[in-house]
Amino acid sequence: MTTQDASPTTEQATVPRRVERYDPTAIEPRWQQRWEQLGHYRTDLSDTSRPKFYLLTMYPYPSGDLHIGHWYIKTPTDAIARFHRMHGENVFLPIGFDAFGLPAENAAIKNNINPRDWTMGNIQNMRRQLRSMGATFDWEAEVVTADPSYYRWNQWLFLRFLEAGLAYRQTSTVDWCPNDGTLAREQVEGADRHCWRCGAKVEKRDLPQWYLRVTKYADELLDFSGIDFPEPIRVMQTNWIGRSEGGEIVFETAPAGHHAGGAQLRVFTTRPDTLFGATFMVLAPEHPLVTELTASDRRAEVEAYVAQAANRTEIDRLSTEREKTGVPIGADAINPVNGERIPIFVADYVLGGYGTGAIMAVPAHDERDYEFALKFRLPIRRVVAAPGDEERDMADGAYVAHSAGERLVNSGPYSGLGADEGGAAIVSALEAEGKGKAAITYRLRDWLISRQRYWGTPIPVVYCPDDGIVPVPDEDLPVRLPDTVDYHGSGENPLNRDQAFLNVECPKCGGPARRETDTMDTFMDSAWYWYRYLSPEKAGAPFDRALVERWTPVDQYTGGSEHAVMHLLYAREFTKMMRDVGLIDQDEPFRRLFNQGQILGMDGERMSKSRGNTVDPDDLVAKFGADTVRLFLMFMGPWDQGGPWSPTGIGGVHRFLNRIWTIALDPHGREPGDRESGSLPAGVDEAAGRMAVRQAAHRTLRDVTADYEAFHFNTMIAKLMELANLLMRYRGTVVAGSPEWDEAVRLALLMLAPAAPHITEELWSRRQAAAGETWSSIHRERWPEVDPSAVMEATREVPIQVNGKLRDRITVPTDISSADLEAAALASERVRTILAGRVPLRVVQAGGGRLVNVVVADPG
RNA sequence: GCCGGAGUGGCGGAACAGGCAGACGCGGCGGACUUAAACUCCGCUGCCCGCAAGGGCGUCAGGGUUCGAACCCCUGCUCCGGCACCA
Repeated sequence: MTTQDASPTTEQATVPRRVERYDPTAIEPRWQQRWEQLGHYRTDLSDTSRPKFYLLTMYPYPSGDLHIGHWYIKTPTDAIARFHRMHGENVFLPIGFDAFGLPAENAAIKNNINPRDWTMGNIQNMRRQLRSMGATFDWEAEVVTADPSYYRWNQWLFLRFLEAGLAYRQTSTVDWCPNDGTLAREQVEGADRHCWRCGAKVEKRDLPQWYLRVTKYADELLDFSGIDFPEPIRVMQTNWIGRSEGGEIVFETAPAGHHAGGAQLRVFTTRPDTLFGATFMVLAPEHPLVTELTASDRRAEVEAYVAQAANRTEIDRLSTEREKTGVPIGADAINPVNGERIPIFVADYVLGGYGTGAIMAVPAHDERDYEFALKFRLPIRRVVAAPGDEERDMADGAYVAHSAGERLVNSGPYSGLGADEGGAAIVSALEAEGKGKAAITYRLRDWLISRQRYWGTPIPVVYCPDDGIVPVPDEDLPVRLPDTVDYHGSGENPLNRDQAFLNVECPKCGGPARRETDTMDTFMDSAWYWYRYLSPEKAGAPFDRALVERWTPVDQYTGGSEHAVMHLLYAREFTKMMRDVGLIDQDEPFRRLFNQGQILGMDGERMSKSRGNTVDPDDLVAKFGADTVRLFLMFMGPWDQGGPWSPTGIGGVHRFLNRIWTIALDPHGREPGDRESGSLPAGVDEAAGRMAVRQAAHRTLRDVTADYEAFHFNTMIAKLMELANLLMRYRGTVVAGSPEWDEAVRLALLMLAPAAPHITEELWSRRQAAAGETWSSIHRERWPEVDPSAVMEATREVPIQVNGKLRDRITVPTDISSADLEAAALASERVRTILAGRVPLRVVQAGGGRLVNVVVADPG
C-alpha cells in the first residue's frame, strides 16, 4: 500500500477520488527554499575527491527582465548540471551579470536615473527570476562586471597587456556609431554597415584608439584541434579570420612620362601567377602614397575623390551593385617582371585596412578589376587559359575559376607553366631580386576596445604633457567610475566633462595630467569572467591560480551562436593573451561548446523589448509551474534549433507531469471514465505484465541516458511519456504495486529529476515518507544502472518485404537462425499470396535479421 | 555573389549507421465520467480508393545508385543563418 490517502472514506470505495492534485505553485517555492537553505548547489571547489565538471552558460545582460529565451538556454543547462551530479561529479554552475553597457546609460539619460541604480535594480529582479527556474546556480560565485571589484581586474589585465605590447594606442580610420562610439570591426554588421547593438548607421572617423593585438594569434585561432566547437562556429570563425596565402610584390613608381624614381608600391595578391596580366594599379583612398604620388595636374580631382570617399557612409558603397568609381593619379607603376608601365588609380573598391591597401589589377582574372577596366577602357590581358579555351573572348568576362590543366600564357618565360607552379616561380624570382616575397594576409583585425561611453571600465592610463601615455600604477586601481556624472543628453561621453575624474597627477612626474576617458568594450568584461567565478572575492589577483589550474578549461559552455565572431572569438583570443603574459597555462578557454537555437517571438522576429514580442516566463510559471515550463522548452524540438515561440502544446507537457503524479501517488486508483481500467490488457497475465513494466523501464533508462548525454532532451521526454503511458495502462491492475512497478516508478522519477527537479523531489520525498525512510534529496541520488537482462525479449517482430514493400510482420524467437528466419518469411501467408508460385531470386536479411526482403522478378 | 544549415501529416517534431516513415506532443473527431461544465481518462487521426479484407500514393521537385533511399550521388527550387568589393 503506497497510496498517500491515509483515511479513505467508504463512499469513495467504488469511485475513488484522485489523491491531492498536482499543484506546482505549492511545491516549487518550498523546494527551492529548502535546497538553498541546505546549500545543495554551492560547489566546494576544493573537493578533489570527485571528478570536476565546469559547466558555464553565457551570463545575461541585466536588461530588466528575463524572457523565455533565457529559460531556453538555462533550464536545459541546469538539467545537464543535475545529470552530471547524479553521476558523482563535482559540478560547478555559476551565474553572473554582464552589467556594463549601453542600455543602462540610455535609461539614465532618458529617465534621469543613475545607471548603477538602474542596473542593480534589474539584477535584483533577474536574480528572483533565475531562482524561479529551480536551477542549481551557485550564487556564491556570482560576478557583476560593473562592480569595481570586478572591473579593477579588467584594468589590471589591460596593464599587463600594455606592458607586454599586446595593447597599444593608434590613430586610424575607425567605425563610429553615433550611439556606441567606436566599434570593433566585427561589431559592424550587414551591407548597410549598422551597429550590431543599436542598429544605427556607422560612419568613419580618424581617431586615436586602444587596440588589443589579437591578430598575433590569427594562425593559432584557426586551430580547433583539442576543442569541440560546433562546425558552423568553426567555419564562421575561420572565415572571419580569413587567412589568404599569396605574395607581396613591390612595384617601382614613376610620375607619368618620367623615369622611375618614385616611392615603392607594395601590393598583396593571392594570384602572383597573374602578374603579367596586371594592366593597372589601384590604391585605396586612405593609402599614404596617394598624396605623394599624385601628379600636380591631377591633385584637385584626386583630393576631391578621396574626400568624397571618406565622407561616404558605407551605405552608399552598398555592396557590389554599385558601379566602380575611381580616378587616375597621374603616376605609373613599373611591373617588376617585364618593366611595363601601367597607370595607377585611386578607387574605393580597394580597402585601406586589408593587405597593403593597394592592389595590382588583373582584369582578365578578377571580376572587380574587370568591371573597373571596362568602365575606364583599360586593357584586359589574359594570362591563364584552360585547355582548349585559349581563344576565349575576354568580352565574356573575367576568367576567375581554376580548372584542371590550365596554363600560363602571355607570361614571358613562365608561359606554359601550370598556374600554381608559375605563381611559385614568379614569387621566388622576385624574391631573389628583392622585389617580392611569399606572404600571408588575414582579414582579422586587431580588437578595437575603446568606447566613448560612460558606463564601462575606465581604461587605466593617464596622459601627461611631459611623460606621454602613463599607465595607472597597480596600487591605484581601480580607476573608479564616478557615481554621478552630468549627462546633457548630448551623447558625448560625460566623463569628458567631469573635472574631478579628468584631472589627475601624473603618476610619473606628479605634474598635472589628464585621464583617459574612453572605457572598454564590454566584450572585454566577458572575455574572462569564467576565471573570476572561481574566486569572485579574491583580492590581489584576478583569480586564484590554483583553482584556475584545477577547474579550467571550462568543460561545457552553452549559449547562442550569435556571438560566433564576437564573444566566442574574443574569449579565445583573451585566453591566449593571458597565457602569454604568464597568468594561465592553457591555450583555450572552453573544451566544448554547444549552441542552443534561438527562441523567436510569435512574429518570427528576434525577441526584444523594443519589438514588444517578448514572452514573460513569470506568467507561464504562475500558471503551470517551473517544471512544466522547463520541460516544455526542452520538448519543443532539438535544442540547437529554436524557432518561433508558440505556447500551444504546453498543456500536453503539463498533463504528462500530472500523470507522473498520479502514477507515483495513486497506483491503485482507477479511471472512472475508462471501462478497461483495472483489467490487464488482453492476452497479458500478471507475470507478463510485470515483466513488460520492468522491460519498458529499463529500455527507457537506456535510451534516456543516451539522450541526456547527447542533449536530445525532446526525445528524452518523449520516451518518458511513453513509459508513463504504459504505466498508466497498468494502473489499478494487479501489476500496480508489484516490485517491478515500484522499480519502474522509481526509475521514472530519477530519469525525470534533472529536467523537472521540483515534482520529482516532492514525489521522492513522499515515497520515502511512506516507506518510513528519512528524507534525502533525489538530486543526490546516483543515476541508475540499466539491467541488461531486463531489456531482452524472447521474441521479436520482423517486418517482411517483397521487392522492398512491406507486406507482413512475423513474430519469431529472438535467437532464430537466419535459415529459419528465411523459411518463416517465405512461409508467411501474405508473402505466398503475393509470390503466387514465383520462386524468389534472392532473400535479403538486413541488420542481422531485423528485416527480411524477398526479391522476385517483376511480373511486368 | 560566396560560405554554412535545413526542407517529413493541419502544427511542433521522431526515425541508431541505407532497412517497418510519421515516435512523442499539439490540434481535430468519437466515446466514457459528470445533473452539467471544467478537469481527467479511453479510442481513432498522412493522403486517395474500398462496406470490408485490402490496394495505390507518399519525406521540396526531377533524375540516378541499391534487393531496399527521408538518409548516398547529380540537377534544380525554397527557406533560415553568416559574410559584404578582403585583391
